[in-house]
Amino acid sequence: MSLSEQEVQRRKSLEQLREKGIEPYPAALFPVNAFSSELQANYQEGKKVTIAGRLMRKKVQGKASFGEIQDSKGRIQVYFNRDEICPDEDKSMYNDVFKKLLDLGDFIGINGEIFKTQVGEITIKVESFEVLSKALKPLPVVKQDEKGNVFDAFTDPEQRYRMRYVDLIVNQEVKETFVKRTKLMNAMRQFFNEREYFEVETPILQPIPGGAAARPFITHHNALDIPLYLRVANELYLKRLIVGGFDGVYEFSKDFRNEGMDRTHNPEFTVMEIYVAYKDYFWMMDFTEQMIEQAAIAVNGTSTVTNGGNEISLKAPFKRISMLDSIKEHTGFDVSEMDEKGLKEVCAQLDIPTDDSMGKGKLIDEIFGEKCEANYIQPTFITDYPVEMSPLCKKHRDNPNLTERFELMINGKEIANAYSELNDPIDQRERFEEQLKLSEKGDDEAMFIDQDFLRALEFGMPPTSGMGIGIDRLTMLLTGQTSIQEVLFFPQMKPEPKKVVPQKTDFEKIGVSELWSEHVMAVYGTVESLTSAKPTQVHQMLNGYRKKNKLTIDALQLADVEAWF
RNA sequence: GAUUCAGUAGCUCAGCUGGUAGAGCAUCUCCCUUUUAAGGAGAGGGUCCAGGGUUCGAACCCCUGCUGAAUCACCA
Repeated sequence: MSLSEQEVQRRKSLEQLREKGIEPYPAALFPVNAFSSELQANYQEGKKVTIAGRLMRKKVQGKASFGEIQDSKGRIQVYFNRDEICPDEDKSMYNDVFKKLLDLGDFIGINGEIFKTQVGEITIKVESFEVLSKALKPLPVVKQDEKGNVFDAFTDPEQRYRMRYVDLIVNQEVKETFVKRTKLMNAMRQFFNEREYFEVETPILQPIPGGAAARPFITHHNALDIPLYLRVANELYLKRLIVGGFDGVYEFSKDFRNEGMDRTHNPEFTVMEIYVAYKDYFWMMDFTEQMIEQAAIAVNGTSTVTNGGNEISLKAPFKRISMLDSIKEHTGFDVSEMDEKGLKEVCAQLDIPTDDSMGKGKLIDEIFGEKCEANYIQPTFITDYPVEMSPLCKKHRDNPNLTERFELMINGKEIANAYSELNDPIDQRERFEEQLKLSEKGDDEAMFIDQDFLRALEFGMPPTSGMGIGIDRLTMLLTGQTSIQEVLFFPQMKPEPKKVVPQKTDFEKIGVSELWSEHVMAVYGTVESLTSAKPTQVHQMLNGYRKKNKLTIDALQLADVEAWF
């Protein structure tokens, strides 16, 4: 492992702290009693405070210095005065520990007193400080001027996602996004709990990956010697609970799909699903729009959001239109009475590619996806999907070719999906069998049959409406982000390639002594670059290095060096 | 999976027709007791993503690979 200049420097500082009897990683608690932004908001001159955080700015001006402490709430300036910190003869706490051995990023604890500087900035006058944890790697230094212009921002997405901890330290607005994500989930929980719906947990490892049409991740359980799948949805388990007698159940569910990754897809993602007995999808639309409006206000203080240049109003009620009407509106075609052949002709006219595995439902869905979906910027419920697309959804009360389903489109994207749930066990069995035929036809996303779920339905499930909502996408909407990676702490990435770093021992293998190997590596890097040079040159080079760095090992003889070649 | 773009110091980035690397911040040394994106003076710091090729000579041109981003395909 080779360290950068700054890392070497910090390790030296670490050692020097220990030599001074200062433990850089102390065990004892530090009695914090104040936070940066709260002190700013509530100025009390002369107040004694104890705070802790990272040192993020250090500006030494001789016998007095300014710094900035970043804690969980924000930042506050701190003032170090040599004679305040070191009232006695011994000035080393200021001259050495603060000025030389503390680096940006180190955690320190401070006892001090609040005052305002001549410029009027609220500042803590340090009376004493202690090292709480030493940082061995330098953070990117991001600066900001009065107008909020940011300089040298840490922006490389790869580094930001791989080292989210650094991103969070250095880019304040990143933290804000995640705070909003949690506020959103809390607001939803509150909305459900007020109505006495019950938060539950259901299996993530499932023997049959049901409830959605998607490619699952597969794993194996050794003790049972069976395959298990990471859930693609939790729908069938929540409905079993409705069978079991709960009136309303919900779960924030991490689901997993073994499919492509892009700006809006991560292999693991979060969905909230809720099922409420004795309701239908009309009720669910009212429920959903109220929930979204309230959540938006809880997160942003307003029901208006701006995303991708669009201003969107999340104030209930939302517009409603049936899928077939939407197609008619955006393409001019009335596909309501068409068969598979007619639909394929429409697709051909609209320039939508089709293939043999597509049934009626899929064709209609393609037309909608291609020609209609993107038009719905303001929240809109698209209702009454074709029965083939919705094997878990109750048939429409007025038209058996359709289902009582809605999707909520916002900003041209699907945000939520809901049904009057299918509770007729015989119909459900037939729908599963239809899916099986589709999968035999080549649709590799058709659903598996879950016999136990059918058995549950045969015991009777009350009329129920269920709704699922993508938490990642809703967070994106409410925070103005356009990439899912910005709303996931740790988005999936390819593993970092292991760097093949040359080792000291590589040099020792060709005969370099243990005393010399690290220095030879420092000069030449790799064995190859060493052996491609001339022995006489190498001999001079290394002895020159010895002299320059005042190494206390014996100089090399030319014969020693020649032996390496 | 396809295409395009990118990878240079701890961070953000320059680097001309190919002549073996530069700035700002950060770091180190010295000076400075209320500063504020950056006080003054000096110094150090790089396998230019990796591996091949072309060339007298490659950060730069060509090929392959790795990683990321964007667009597309896929994603009920």
